[in-house]
Amino acid sequence: MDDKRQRILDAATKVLAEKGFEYATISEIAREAGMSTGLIYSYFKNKMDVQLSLILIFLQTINEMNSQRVAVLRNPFDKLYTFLHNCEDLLLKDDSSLCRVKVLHEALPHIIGLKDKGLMQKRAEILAANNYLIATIDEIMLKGQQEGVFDSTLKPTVMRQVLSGAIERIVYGLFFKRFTGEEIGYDKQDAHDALVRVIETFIKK
Amino acid sequence: MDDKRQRILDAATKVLAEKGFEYATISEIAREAGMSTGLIYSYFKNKMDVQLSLILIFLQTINEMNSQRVAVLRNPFDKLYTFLHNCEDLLLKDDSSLCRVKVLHEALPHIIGLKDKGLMQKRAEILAANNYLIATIDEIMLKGQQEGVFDSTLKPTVMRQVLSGAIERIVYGLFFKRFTGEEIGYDKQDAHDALVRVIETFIKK
Amino acid sequence: MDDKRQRILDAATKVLAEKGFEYATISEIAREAGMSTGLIYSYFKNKMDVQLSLILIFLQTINEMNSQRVAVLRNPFDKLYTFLHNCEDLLLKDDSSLCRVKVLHEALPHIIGLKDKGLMQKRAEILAANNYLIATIDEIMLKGQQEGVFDSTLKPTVMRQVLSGAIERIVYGLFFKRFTGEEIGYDKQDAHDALVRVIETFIKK
Amino acid sequence: MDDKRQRILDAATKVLAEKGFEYATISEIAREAGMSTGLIYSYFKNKMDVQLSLILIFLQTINEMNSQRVAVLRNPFDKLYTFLHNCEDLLLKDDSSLCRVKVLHEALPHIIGLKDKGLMQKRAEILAANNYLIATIDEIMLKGQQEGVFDSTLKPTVMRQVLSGAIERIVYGLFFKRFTGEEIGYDKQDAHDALVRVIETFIKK
DNA sequence: CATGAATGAGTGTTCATTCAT
DNA sequence: CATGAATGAACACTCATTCAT
Repeated sequence: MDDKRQRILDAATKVLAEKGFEYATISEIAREAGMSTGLIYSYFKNKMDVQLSLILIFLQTINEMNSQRVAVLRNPFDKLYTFLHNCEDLLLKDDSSLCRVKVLHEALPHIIGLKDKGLMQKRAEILAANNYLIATIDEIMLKGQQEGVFDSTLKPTVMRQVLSGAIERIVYGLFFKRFTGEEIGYDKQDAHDALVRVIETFIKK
Repeated sequence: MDDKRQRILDAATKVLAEKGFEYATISEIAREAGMSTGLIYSYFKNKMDVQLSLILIFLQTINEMNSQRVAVLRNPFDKLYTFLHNCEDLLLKDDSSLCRVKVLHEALPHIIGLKDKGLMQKRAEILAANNYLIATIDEIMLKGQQEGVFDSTLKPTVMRQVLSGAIERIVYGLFFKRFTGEEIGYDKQDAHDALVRVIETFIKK
Repeated sequence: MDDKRQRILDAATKVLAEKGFEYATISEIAREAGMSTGLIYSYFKNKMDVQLSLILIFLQTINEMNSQRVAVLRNPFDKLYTFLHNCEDLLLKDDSSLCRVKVLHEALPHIIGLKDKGLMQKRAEILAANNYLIATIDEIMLKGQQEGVFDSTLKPTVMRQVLSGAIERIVYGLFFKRFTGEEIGYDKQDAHDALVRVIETFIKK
Repeated sequence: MDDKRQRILDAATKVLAEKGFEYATISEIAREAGMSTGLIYSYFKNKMDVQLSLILIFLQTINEMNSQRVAVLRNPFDKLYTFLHNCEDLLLKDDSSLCRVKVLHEALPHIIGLKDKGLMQKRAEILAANNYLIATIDEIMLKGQQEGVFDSTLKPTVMRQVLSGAIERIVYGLFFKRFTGEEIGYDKQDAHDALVRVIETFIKK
């Protein structure tokens, strides 16, 4: 059943986010998913495969949303604003989404250096999806500059880093608040306002 | 010799940044430092202690620079600008500094949940140093708002997240470029320009 | 299966007696028990836990036998004689029993100074069982003195040391003979006769 | 200097008795002896050699005392009584003596199985000394029986085990009291009385 | 399909022993 | 002679992975 596969991914998302890849054990993921450790190996090649699958689905979802909602737009500012909207939709939707951001951030550097022969295909898909996501933003920025809507004094790549770094850090703060209960001094609305402000930075005055 | 301790920290910085805590082995750190595994245990309690020491020194260095150069200034904008300058000084100085940012980012979440009795003292110092760093930025932001220099429509905490997230992501890109050789589309100068622009966003118009 | 647990305990008894705690390795115990090292950790917390469990069962068995056979008797001499009989039953029954005496003797001093948090419960049970065993003999001696059956010129505690020291040394000799094949000059019957004689020493003339 | 050698042996006696061979480290012995770890290796081949030397001297001292005081006597009862007196002299003299009994007891079984080529000579000397000590008692017993002074219904070897087991256990109790401070219910005088009583057991009535 | 008992490779850590100073 | 910094072999323990049931 594909339901089992999803249960594993959901359980893994939670456990990996809370413990990190190193300290997350297969048996804990299995317990969280309500099944035996052995069954996980019917659906995934190994522990890393679980993590990769998780991330790939996540990136594919983002890219799909962007294809449907962003790619159809013409105005660069609308595109960027809709892109941000998509991110908020996905990242702040629920606890599981918050977790995915944390897992993604921890995992990406390791994925690049991945050696496991059997996972090279999935690795390639993830890097492709990640590059696609990056390219999506970079293109918005570049188009905006070419059309004179965005400021041309900054490079699109660096603008993308500023935006994605800000998003990630802000979302991580919300994750932290959610799972430790500690106060961080801002909520989702504050987060939204700040990210809109970041976008406005790029607009040509 | 304190030279040995430093050699271990340097080697660990490199190996931890490349492999991550899990996949970095003590014997590899020892090899990189040009000594036997046993000797590392003459200078540090255990593997985690090496990482903690590394991070603590890093945070203390930042805080010290800020104390000397930022705390003495009056103008909030000068303070923020100098803070950014300090970060660039420290983070972009050399390869080792780039690595430290990566190590710090990976480690911080785990440090909070650290249980090892013998490391609680160091854990406390790190969290204190991290809070001090956060407080430093937050205070600059708050003062700036109170003095009418910075825009008051955003919360200081969220402004800090935007700035630190942008810095980290941009620095990580440079780390990535340095160690994989892949092109990322921007250099240190571009990074500086972008961060200045982010700061300008906070200024009241 | 509880059979596995028992197999580990049996293997450990043999290996610990032959090599001593320090030189007995988990992998050798595992090999002797016909299983992998990892499986031992499914049944016991760690190496020390194996030793403690072994000893605890041993002491509990002795105490149980004494509760059933000794505690029900009235005559102090009968009690003491039955106590000796129980010891012989247990200690000379088989090779494994001979080994347990050796393990117990080596381990007891270290158990007192044990620090491991996870084993404090078992440590307490062992010390309690050991104290119970000691108290059993001391009480027999004291009652015997109070009833005028035993000589009152010796302290019960010191009588107990004489008896238990003699038993242990005699049993150790049999252990030695069994495992080295060297002649020691006496057999189980001689041992019995000598211990009966020791007991008779305590009788009031 | 031979003074250094003695200081090492004294320090080792204390540390080995307190911690046991496994948990006693060379560096702790060195610290206790007030010298560097390296120096110990100028006087002894290795850690085991320290222990063996300690024990050998101890056994030689006992044997020497017995040669001087016991061998010259004619009456078996006098011999046995003097033997006991020698033991008390040696074993209860000071803290260090109490420690030696504990070290000896822990070490003897391991010495038999010793493999270290470089220590075979010393191992042989210890076993010889130990056999000599055993033979001393056995001879007293045998002579006593032959002369009709001691009871002939018990074997000399088993009588020796009773006596030595009783001595050892009683001395260990005193060691325990001395180093843990816990009450054991008897003192040196009680110990003496009990051992005399054990000897009387062997007398023909 | 599902289980979880069993495996064993891999790593952190200790400490006896050596040797440059 | 004396030091103690440095070495590295050895072992407890964990946990991803397998497979008999």
